[in-house]
Amino acid sequence: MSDRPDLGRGPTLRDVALRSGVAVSTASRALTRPGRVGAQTEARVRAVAEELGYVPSASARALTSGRTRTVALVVPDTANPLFFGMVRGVQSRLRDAGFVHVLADTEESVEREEQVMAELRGSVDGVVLAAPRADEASVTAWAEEFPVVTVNRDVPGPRVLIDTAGGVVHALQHLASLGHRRVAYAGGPRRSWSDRQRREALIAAAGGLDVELVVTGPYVPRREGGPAAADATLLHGCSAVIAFNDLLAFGILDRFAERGTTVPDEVSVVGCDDIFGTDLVRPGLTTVAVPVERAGAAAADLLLRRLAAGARGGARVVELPTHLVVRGSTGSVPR
Amino acid sequence: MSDRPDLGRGPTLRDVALRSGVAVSTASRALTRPGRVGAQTEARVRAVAEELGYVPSASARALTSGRTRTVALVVPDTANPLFFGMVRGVQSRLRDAGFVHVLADTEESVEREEQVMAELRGSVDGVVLAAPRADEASVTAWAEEFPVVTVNRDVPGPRVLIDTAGGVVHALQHLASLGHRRVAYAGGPRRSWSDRQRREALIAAAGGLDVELVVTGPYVPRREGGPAAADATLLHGCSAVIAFNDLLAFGILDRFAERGTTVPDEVSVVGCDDIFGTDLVRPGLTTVAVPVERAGAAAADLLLRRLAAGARGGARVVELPTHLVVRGSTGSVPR
DNA sequence: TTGTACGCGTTATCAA
DNA sequence: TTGATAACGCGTACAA
Repeated sequence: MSDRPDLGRGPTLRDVALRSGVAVSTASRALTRPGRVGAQTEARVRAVAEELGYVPSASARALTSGRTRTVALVVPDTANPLFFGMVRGVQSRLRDAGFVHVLADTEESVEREEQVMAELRGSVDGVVLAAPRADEASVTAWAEEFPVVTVNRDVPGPRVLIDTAGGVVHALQHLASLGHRRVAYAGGPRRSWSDRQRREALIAAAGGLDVELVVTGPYVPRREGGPAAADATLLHGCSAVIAFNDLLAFGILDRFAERGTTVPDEVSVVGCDDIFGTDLVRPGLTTVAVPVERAGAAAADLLLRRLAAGARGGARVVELPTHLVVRGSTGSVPR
Repeated sequence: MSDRPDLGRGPTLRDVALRSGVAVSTASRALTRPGRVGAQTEARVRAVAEELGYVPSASARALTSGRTRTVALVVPDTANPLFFGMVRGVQSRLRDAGFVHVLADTEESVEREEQVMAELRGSVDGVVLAAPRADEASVTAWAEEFPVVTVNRDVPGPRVLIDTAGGVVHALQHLASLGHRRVAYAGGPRRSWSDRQRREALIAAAGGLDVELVVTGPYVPRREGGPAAADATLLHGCSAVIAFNDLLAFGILDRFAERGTTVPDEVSVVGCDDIFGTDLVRPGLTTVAVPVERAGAAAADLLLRRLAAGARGGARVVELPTHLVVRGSTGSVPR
C-alpha cells in the first residue's frame, strides 16, 4: 500500500507545511513555540501534524542545534547487577529532562573504553562514565574535550564519589567488635579505583583496631572468582573475609558451603554493594550498601547542569555515603 | 585554555579538508572509502584527521543517509533481571554490526509505551520491542510504520517467541509425577502475552495429567507480589505453586519461610525465567529456564536483517525452546 | 583522482 | 504574524 520505499521515515515538516498551506518556518514555530503564531494557524498545523503522524527528525534537530539531547552511560560490565541500579538512576533523571540515553559496555577493557569514548564524542552531548578503567590522563583528556561526569573515580571534573572506603572500615569495625583478629580482604581488579580505595582504607584502619589484615587477590569480580578467595581465606588462617563486591562474596559462600565450612559459625563473610540477591542467600549477606541509583541520578544531574551551563558548570563533586547492612553472614569469632 | 565555546563539538570535516589542502568531498572519501582516493592524499587526510581528533557527526551522517545506525530496546521494566540478559544479547549483536543502542523503560504502562514508540520513530532505525503491553492493533501499526521486532508477543511481523508455555507444562508434569494433584498458578499482569500463554497451556494440560489447576492473581510480577500468592496457594489447599516469574517465586518463598511452611516438604514452588538469584536461594528454585540472551541476540539479528533488506525482509519468526531446571524447591507431595 | 554543488530536515535570522 | 532563506555537517551526483 505504502508507495514510499519504507526507510524514508515518515512525513517531514515540509509535508506538514504544504498540507497546512503555510511555510515550513511557520509550521516549525507552530509546533515548537506555542504562542508565537496565530491561534488558528497553530491549531491547523497541529491538527495536520497529528493527522499525518508527523515526528520531528532528531538528527536534523541535532544538526542545527548542535545538541543531540542524548547522553551515554558507559559501564565496565552490563552483566553486573550493580550497574543496573545506576542505569535506572541515570535514566529516570534523563527522561524527566527529555533526554535519551544510550548504554555502552566496555567489558572491563581499557581499549574498548577508549574506542567507545572516541565514537561517542560524535553522537552524544555528554557521558556518564562509571568506574573508568583507563589512565587518569585519558579520562582527564576526555573530560576536557566534551562533558563527562565520572562515577567512582577521583579525577578532575564533575564527579560522583561513593564512600565505600568508609563503608568497608565500618565492616572491619563490625568484625573487630565480634572478636575477629585476622581478616582477609579479597581484592578486585587492579585497575579499579574502588578496589584501591577499599584496600588502602582497610590497611590503614586495621592497625588501630588491633586486626591483622591479609590482602588476597586480585580476583575477577564475579561469582567465579569466589572459590579461590574462599580457599585463600582459610589458607591464611583468617576467621573472616571482606570481599571486593557481592558477586565475589556469593562465590565465596558457594565454596564454603561446598567445603562444609559453616557461615557465620566458622567464618564470617562481608560483601560490598548490596546488589540484588544479598537477601536471597542464606544466611543473608552482610554488606556495605552502595546507593547506586542515587549515584546514577546525581551523575545525571551533574551532567545536565553542565550541559545547561556550558563549560562554566564548574567541577562539582558529589560524595555519597554508604552504610553497613548487617545480615546473617557475620558472627562472633569461632573459639 | 580552549578558545572554543565548548559546545561546538570538535573539528568538522571542513577543518580536516582545509588543513589537508583538499576539498571536503575528497576528505570524506579518504575517510570513508579507502581506496577511492590517491594513496598519499588519503594518508595525509587521515593523519590530519587523527591529529585534529576529528570525529564524524552522527547527526549529519544520519541526515544524509537516512539511517541513524541506532536501534532501541524497549522493555517494560529495566529493574527486572530478566531483561538484563536480553540487553546483553541485543547489545553484543548490535555492537558487532556497528550499531548503537538506546534503552527505554515503559514502566509496565501502555501510555508510556505508546509515547516512547512515537518518539523513537524519529530517532532510531528500528526497535526491539520486548513483551509489549499495548493492543495488538497498536503494535501492528508501529510495525507497519518502521522496523520493529517483537519479543514474546505473537503479532504479525518479525518476532522472537519463547516457548514458556511448553516449559510450564513440563513443570506441571514434573509436579504431577511427584504426586501433586492440586496446583496453583500465580498469574502475572493481565496484559502480558506470556501470562496468557502460560495460563492457558496449564489449564489445557491439567486435565490430561489428572491435576486440578487453581488460577490465582494477577499479582505484580515482583517480589512484593509473592506473599499474597503464597497465602492464596495455601488457602486453596494446593500442595504446589507455579509462579508467573521468578521474582514472584522469590516473594512466595519469603512468605513461606516467614510462615514456617517448609519448602519443598510442605509445599513445592516453581518459578519461571531462571534469572540471576535462582541458585542463590535455599532451597534452589526449580524454574523454567528462558534463554533471554539468545532471544535478545535473535531479535537483534532479525532487526539487522530487516534493516539491510529494506521492507523485503519478510516476517521471520524465531521460536526458542525452554527447559525445566529442577532444583530443591520441588519435592514429593506431603502425606 | 579530485573539486563543485546540491540536498537531507530542521531551526534561526531577517524582511515583509 | 508570517514567509523566504541561510545555515548545520556530511554524502554524493556530476563535472573537470
